[in-house]
Amino acid sequence: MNQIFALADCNNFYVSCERVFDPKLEKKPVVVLSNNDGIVVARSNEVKALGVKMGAAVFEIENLIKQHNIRLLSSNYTLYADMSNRIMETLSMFTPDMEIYSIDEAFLNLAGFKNSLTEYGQQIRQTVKQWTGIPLSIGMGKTKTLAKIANYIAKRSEKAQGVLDLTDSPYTERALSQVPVEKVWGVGWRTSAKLQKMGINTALELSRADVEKIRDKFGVVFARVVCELRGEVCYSLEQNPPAKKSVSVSRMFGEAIETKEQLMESAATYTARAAEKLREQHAAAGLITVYVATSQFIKDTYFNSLTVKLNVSTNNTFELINAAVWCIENLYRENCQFKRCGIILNDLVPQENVQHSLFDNTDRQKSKRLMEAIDKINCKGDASLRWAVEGLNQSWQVRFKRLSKRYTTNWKEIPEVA
DNA sequence: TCTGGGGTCCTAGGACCC
DNA sequence: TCTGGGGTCCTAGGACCC
Repeated sequence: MNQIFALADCNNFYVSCERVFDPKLEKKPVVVLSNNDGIVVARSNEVKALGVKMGAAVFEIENLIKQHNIRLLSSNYTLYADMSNRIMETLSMFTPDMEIYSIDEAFLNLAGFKNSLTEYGQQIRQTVKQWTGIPLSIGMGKTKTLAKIANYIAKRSEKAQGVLDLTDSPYTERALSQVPVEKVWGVGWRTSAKLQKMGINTALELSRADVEKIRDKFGVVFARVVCELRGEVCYSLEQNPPAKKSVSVSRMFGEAIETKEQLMESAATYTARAAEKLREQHAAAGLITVYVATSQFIKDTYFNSLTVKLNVSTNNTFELINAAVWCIENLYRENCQFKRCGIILNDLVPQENVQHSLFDNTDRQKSKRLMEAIDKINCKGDASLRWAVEGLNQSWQVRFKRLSKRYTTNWKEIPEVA
């Protein structure tokens, strides 16, 4: 049976979330910044029109910021995650077949609503706008890749009014010819440079390329992109997302640090957070990797990592921190300006499938209850129970100078009506 | 001076075995 | 010690996504 894929994608998601709670930002140039307020991770249309690129460093656009009074905001992930949940809940009322693809995107299967796809799309769009305040665009196509293309045009075309149905083939070719090849889902900057050298500049030209040649040159994954552009389904809807294969936590520090103690504190803090994530997913890890690095922009760069294989897969914070501490002991270097530290947990297995070792003398039931108790206390608000090695003042913490409030998830920060 | 964070999949090459 | 092919497993690195 033919599927009809619709991609619902929020417009300028982070900026739109901020605007819902601060309407003064409406129609003004607004950007949301990364951790440490370093680079641009979301832009309003006004800012895109000024030519500011995704990922631009703040210091590079100082002039534009002053000239056009661009509003800068630190990223407020708590707010965005909560808004995302509300949007996904709303979308799920329109079809039983839905895949949440990212924080601001979902694929919907709309087969069976064939008579009035565009109308139905408008209805979805208006409902989400009304219930959550977030504008979104919807593109429909025979494959996910074509739905992405449709969405790309829906966002930019006045005529489309935010919804474009490309399931009808005569329009598909015209649409493909309007989309630059680097905007196709699965084409990154490296591939697009190679394609352009081969004279392939638009999605339409890519769809007409020789699949065999493409497979030889770029691999199997990319060959699928070409097939999908032609309407051949290679990626189906994944309603039950597969279990995660890795969990990671990493941050750049607000200021570079030099002492082993500070590096320990950060590694322990990130490990504690990673262990929490594991427990949220009811998983346990068999491998932990710790890496440390200086800034990439200094003369004497240093990057190193260590991986520890755990005797018994675990999601116990204490055991994981022990391993992380050992790694830092062996990674630390004196007189080194550390700017980043990260933890990656691999070889994840479901918590209940953990293979016990003969030589394991830990009371696993007891440690499980302890972790549950800690999570229960910590989920009530700011992390209140911490391991001593995480440190108390955490001078290396990330900077957030322009943070908006947690309007929807913290009673103290709920908006007030004057 | 100042440049994010969290994921996935594939491939090439080395180690090791028969 | 070298000769040789075939297979598996693991890892590092590349490319992509949001």
